[in-house]
Amino acid sequence: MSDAQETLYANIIVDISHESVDRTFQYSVPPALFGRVHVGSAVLVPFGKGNREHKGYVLKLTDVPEWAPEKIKAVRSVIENETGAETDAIRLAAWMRGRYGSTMITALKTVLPVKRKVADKVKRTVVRTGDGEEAAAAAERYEKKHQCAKARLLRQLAGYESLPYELVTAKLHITLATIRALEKTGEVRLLSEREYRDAVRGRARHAAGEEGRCAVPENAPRKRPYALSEEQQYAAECVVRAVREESGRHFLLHGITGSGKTEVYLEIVEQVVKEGKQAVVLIPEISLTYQTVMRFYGRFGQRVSVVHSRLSDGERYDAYERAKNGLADVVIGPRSALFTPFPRTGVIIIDEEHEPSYKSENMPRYHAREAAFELASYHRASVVLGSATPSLEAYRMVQEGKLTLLRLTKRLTGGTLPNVSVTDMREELKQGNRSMFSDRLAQLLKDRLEKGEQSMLFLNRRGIAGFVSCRACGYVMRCPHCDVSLTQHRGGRLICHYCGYEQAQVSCCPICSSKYILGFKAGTQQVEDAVKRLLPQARLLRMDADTTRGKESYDEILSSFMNEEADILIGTQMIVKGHDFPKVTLVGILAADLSLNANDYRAGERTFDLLTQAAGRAGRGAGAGEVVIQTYQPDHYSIRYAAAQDYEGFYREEIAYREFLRYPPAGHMLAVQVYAADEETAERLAAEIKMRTEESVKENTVLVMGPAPAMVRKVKDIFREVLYYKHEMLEPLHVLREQIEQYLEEKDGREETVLFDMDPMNLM
DNA sequence: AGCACGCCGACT
DNA sequence: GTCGGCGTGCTC
Repeated sequence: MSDAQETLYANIIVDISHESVDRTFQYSVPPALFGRVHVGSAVLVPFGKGNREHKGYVLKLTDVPEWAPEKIKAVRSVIENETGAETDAIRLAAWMRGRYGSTMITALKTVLPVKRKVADKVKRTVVRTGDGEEAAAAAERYEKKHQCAKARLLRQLAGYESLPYELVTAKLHITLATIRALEKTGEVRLLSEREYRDAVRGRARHAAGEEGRCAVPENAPRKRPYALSEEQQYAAECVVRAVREESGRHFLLHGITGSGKTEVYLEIVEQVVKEGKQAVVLIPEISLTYQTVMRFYGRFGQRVSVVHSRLSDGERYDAYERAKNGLADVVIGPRSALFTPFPRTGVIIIDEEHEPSYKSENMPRYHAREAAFELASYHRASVVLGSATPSLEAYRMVQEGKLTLLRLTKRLTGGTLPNVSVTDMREELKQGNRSMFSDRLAQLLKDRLEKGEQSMLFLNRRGIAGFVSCRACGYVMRCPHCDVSLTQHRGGRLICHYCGYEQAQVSCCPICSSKYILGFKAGTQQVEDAVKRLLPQARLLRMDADTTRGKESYDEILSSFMNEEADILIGTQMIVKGHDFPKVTLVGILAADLSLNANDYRAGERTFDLLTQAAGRAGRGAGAGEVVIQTYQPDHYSIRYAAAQDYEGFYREEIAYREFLRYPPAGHMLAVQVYAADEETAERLAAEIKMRTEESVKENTVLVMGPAPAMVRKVKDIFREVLYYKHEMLEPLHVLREQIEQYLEEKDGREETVLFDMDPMNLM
């Protein structure tokens, strides 16, 4: 225990919804409350001149007074067992702070959206009681008495029946007190009415192209379009039962592409809502298309709230308020939709849970999946993860018994799974085929064109950052310590951006001695040119970051392909996700192994996902599909298992690799990223951090890697240095992070920035 | 958001 | 002189 004199202070945010008090105030914690006040606790504090009692939340505990100690007031009491939306948010923020490392205030800001000024929750208007003449007369009376504020307001109201509150306070400089005074004399009234913007209806109208006509009926139909299959029905029932019993059981819905996962979600949500609870549905940003939204909107009408990143602050706030006040029971949106303040969340559904976009790029770098489990525990809610290619994290939880596995094994349309073949491009080279297409793929493309069927060519361009590979045998230069590929730099040095290992560029392949060992380059433009040479009469569409400037051109290209205005669609990752093209019977995957060489421990997993999703595009309609995977590494397990459409086989190999090298989810990894304006400063601080943590690292047998420069060493003139800590458990890493945080606070040089990333999705 | 303080014209 | 309304700034 500490000395008697030592005082404990709490930095508290006072729960008043106004910008100017959107910061922390410091209070002292009376000894009687020691041990009961924690970060995240709700407390009662005296605030302002009259020491009025306000609710506040503890953001930080410290023994350093940041204010004249005699002016610091004491915390009155702790509010225990609080419930409600705010408390959930504070709890979640406190959890995030601890888990991912950030300040409490940034965590709070992610969890509690826009408490901004004019983005009002209520639309308030000042209304005159009498007619215009009466108002003018009253204005004159006040002018004589030199009560200019009242006169000013009434003068305006002579011309208008009502004025928006914001206009009155901001432009006319009238305070609330003045309006209240005029309310007493009965000359004006202050009306407040709730006015909710509706993102979907707004968009629907926009899409319809004419105002007034709305694509969404007032009372949307609530009928299921068709009966669920046995598998679907069973999956939905399991979840609904868990939600009803508040068992807190969680699920993984593993369904092959086209097996109708969305129908299962809709069914679950409908049942959960029927029982008076609410549902959160998370989807990756890219699949938040108009169609997805309309499916939910068609089923739940006004009761569904849609959020997306293009929402204005006002719309976002309205969605938040609608949920809080029980006007909506379903929310659908990207990871931030998780923070919708439902009173009784029953289920949280995460579609395509393996998508890396569920990990936040900003501080705190939380993962929506992990945050969902945390949030669900506050409500005894269930989490449902859905994917055709589950993340290693999810599948491992199944193995550990933390998730119940539900399978969807049949395609809804009755279409059979495509026939997948792998062609070895090394062989093609040996046979003298130096073109981009294997003989088989060229043959099939020609065949489809003749039959009038559509094809897709998918160029895997993930992770093409300067790795070095042998064109003859497929060997890729790797770091001997980290098992990630080396990156070629100017001057021919090969560098590992993970541990800093360096070696000279080789002139011939260390395995087969071929001279053809060099950096790899490819683009969709080259593919398009090659197809033109091969099939001059084919109508082509190309889709990549270059050809799709706006959102419209993206939709344009897709719908034009859908309408069979082209025979072959060429594109990168973006053509793989979600869209159904029933007429496509051939999918060609070029350079399937490219993404294997990304400098990343998740490269194998991403490659498997991409290939599986791409293969899933073939044969969605009645016709049987054909998939050709072209690769230099046909023996790599990611490619073998993707071709065999064997997720479990892939999982077994991949988890063994992660176990061996202690990568997540087999263990935990903390990335410490140091940013500074010059390289030397960044390097020095990174080295200092490593030194400061040495003792604790030894004590807990934590593995340290680095520091090394980030893969992209400099961004916008800011140099990046990175350090990794690995351990089986979270705790030692938390301890380390706290040590680093403390050191940074003491040092308080503000030239550098240090960010933390717990279990990063990729290496920096 | 609420409250006090300082300012300024009006009125016993 | 003081009273009362008004605008501004602060709240640990």
